[in-house]
Amino acid sequence: MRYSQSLIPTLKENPAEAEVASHRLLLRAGYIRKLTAGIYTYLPLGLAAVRKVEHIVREEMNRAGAQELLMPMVQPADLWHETGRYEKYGPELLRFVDRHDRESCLGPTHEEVITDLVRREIRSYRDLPKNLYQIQTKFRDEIRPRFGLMRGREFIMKDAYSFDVDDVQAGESYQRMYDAYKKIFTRCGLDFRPVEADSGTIGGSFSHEFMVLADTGEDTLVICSSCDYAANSEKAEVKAPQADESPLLELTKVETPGKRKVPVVCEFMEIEPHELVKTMVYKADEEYIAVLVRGDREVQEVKLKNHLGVVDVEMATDKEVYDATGVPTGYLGPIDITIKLLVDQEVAAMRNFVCGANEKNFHVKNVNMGRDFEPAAVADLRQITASDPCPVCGAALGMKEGIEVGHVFKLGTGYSTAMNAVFKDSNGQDKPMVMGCYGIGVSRIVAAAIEQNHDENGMAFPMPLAPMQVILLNLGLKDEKITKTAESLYLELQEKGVDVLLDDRDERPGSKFKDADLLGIPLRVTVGKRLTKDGVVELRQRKDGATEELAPEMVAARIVELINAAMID
RNA sequence: CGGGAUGUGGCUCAGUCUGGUAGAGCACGUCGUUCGGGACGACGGGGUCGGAGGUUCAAAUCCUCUCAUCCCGACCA
Repeated sequence: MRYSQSLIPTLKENPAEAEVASHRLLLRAGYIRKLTAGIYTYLPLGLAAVRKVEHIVREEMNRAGAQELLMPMVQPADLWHETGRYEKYGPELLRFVDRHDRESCLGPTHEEVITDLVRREIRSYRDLPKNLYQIQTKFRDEIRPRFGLMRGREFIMKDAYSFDVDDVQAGESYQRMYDAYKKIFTRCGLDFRPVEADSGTIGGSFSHEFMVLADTGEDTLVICSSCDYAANSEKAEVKAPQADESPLLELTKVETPGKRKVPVVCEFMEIEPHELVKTMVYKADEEYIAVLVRGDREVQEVKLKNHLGVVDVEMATDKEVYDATGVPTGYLGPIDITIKLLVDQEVAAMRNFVCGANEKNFHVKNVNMGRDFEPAAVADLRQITASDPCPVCGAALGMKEGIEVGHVFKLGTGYSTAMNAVFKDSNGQDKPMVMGCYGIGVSRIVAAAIEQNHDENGMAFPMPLAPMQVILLNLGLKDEKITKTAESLYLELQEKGVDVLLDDRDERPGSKFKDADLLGIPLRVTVGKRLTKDGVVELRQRKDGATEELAPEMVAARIVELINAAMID
């Protein structure tokens, strides 16, 4: 590719709209341009980087026995009604009607379409298993798109779906995808972790996320310092504590005028937040639920949602709390509460704690579960903290930020049952197919790779994802020898299958160096004065600045050597 | 959706508080010098000040509405 003929509109200054590194640099380096919120055009280099990711994903998916196909982006609402997701999916699903008044939507994911296809085409256990995937543009009308390619509304995703005869076979499919994903992210040159995850709206019973470690990540991971336990913090189980065996003390009501917040109540009553229990009210679909957690803990809404098996939970407003319980916020407690009560397992192990009295301006102390109130259920409902022990081995946990680039789910038979995707088993019986689904955020990987690989001068792509492997600078356009050498090197590298960008622009050397750094191309070859003076060209690595001077005829072989060493198989 | 902020040549911003008829740097065009880490000089082109309405002799500036974008929280590849 010739720079002079390409469209690589680099920016000298940081665009005002971008905060995080990948977003800022993708714009500055002329990889992407925004069309509207969360929707981007991929310019030649941006697209080239996406293609590199796609290439690796394709190879490993094919190697794992999956077949590529391509499904439509526009989908009929009818299909979504079959699984009930037309109602459940919420406003993220962009819906519209066509000229015939047919309800349609833009595909945010393709379980319905693939299941429809498979139920029509697959009859027998002899046709299974199948694993089908596509790489395609998805549309999700995100509430808040942000950070450029990290969370767009329109994005490129690889989604795969497996169909098996039973749980055992489905487990094998899942494991094959899990292994393929590890391979894919390793080959991309990313520092990542597979973690246990919540299965979210897609549904299903078991799942792992693949997280690229980066400070700008939107997820928090807990990682055990000793064993190999790692989980998304919203999913991470909290180990149940030892039950307190202290003798039960007498229940006592205390007047606490105007004391509503945990720290205020604690100060007033001269106790620590861990001796207090707070009562949080949530709106779970249409029902109000009270949840008890220790004063210094947070309710983990995902856990609550899963425990209740509801679509949505959100914290009730002060007014809703009052309307539902007749008690103003700040004085709520479990005793004689009028709505459904759930108790975090940690609270269940406490004795003689303080909580609201369900009466304005009063709290009670020495409250004990079993004696003073009975909950509907006890469960693990709180957010894990860094000071919690590993739920598996008990060792200390560490917390890290991560970007989710892949997600694998065991779906079970939910979709196949809802959509009647059945096959005949060896006894001639109809059975629902056992499904799995597996996503990779292709465009997000590009952003994640930049988050992990950049410095103050620009990006520094890992070789496998770099849109171009070499940038070749001609610093003497008017010098015959320099230009001839640069041009013949350009041809030679192309013949050897190297992706090379020839900077043949009529620009000053300084601009070319600055742009080369910004673009993040791993290898840079400079043909300039050193050639006329000493007969050498310079080869420099973007990441560490390692520089070598070589005779022009040695360069191509050296580059091939460096590329081969940097590619991961 | 709640909270915060911003919209002024292609880009980054000043000007807004205190109304007086739009400015800098970069980019762009021409010419000259320069040419291995974002050169310099001269000349030049380019802006309905996000949009609509209002107040005023006069609005980028004040008021109302509206649109868009970005950042912080609940969703997800």
